[in-house]
Amino acid sequence: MAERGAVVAALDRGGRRLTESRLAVAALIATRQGHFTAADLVEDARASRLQIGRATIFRSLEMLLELGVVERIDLPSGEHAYVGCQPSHHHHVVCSSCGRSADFDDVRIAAVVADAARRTGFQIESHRLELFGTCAACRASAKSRAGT
Amino acid sequence: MAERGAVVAALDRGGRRLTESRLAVAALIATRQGHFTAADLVEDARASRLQIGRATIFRSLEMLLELGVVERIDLPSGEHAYVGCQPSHHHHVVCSSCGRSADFDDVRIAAVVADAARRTGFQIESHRLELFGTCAACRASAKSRAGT
DNA sequence: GTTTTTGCAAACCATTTGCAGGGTC
DNA sequence: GACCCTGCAAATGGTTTGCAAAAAC
Repeated sequence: MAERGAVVAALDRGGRRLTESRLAVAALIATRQGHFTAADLVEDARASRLQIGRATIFRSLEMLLELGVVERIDLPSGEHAYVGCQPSHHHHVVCSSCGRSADFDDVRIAAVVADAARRTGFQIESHRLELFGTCAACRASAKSRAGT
Repeated sequence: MAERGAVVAALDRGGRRLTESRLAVAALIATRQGHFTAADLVEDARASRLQIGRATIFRSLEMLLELGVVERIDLPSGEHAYVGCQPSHHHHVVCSSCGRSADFDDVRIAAVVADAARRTGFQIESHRLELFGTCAACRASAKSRAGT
């Protein structure tokens, strides 16, 4: 997740006001390891005894989304989750076990997209590729739990 | 979208009962051109004066999903939509204008996924690739509207 | 001081569930 | 006839909105 400085800069760039709530939300996100839902943040805020309303969380989240410091992913279950990430085009691989996610990109994707466009006659404007699986850490802990 | 026969066969294969409601939902889906939401079907049913409850629509949709005759896609807006499709692994390209979708697949995707797995250390179990753009028909009508 | 943002609560929308009656095998 | 499926309505969970007070510029 982008650190405080990046968020401040992004807010400024976007002409948005730098408020305590927004920084607090960004901070909450920064402490998160894997993906999280809006509800997670609401609970985090409550746990930290921060006086931040649900609405503000949703609004901040939407703003951070526009600024590109978080991205929304749609879990196979249909749930909406968010992950902190770099504000450049890329894709996510998310761990179904712990929710952690990693970014990646691959030049071949452009060719695949171009080819699909040619074959279907669509003019493609955007795409989304999400991989789901298990991260190395979760595999290791699963193995150690199974062994012995 | 799979036609009546396919749905009947799929129901039978799954050991599910062939009911009027399910066929009605399948029929509603068959008349749909692009992607649709559960709410769309509910409204369609109401418009057709079909005596089908919301719950049944949701339940049928879930069942058709399991049977593989429809698939859920997550629009960039975060909405959940469905599209009728073939019950084999593939990806969708969906038109942002009319919602119509086409299926495609590309052998290179497997390599991309394998590579991402290697680079991130994840063991990938599933993936989802969605392309968004404008279909040929919508581009043509947009052009003709603009021209003259 | 003006404009944006916030917190709250209520409104909204999508989806699920409990249950008694009805349909399918 | 047994069991599955349906409709209804109510419950649920997630997200948005209206508004007056508070904060940022």
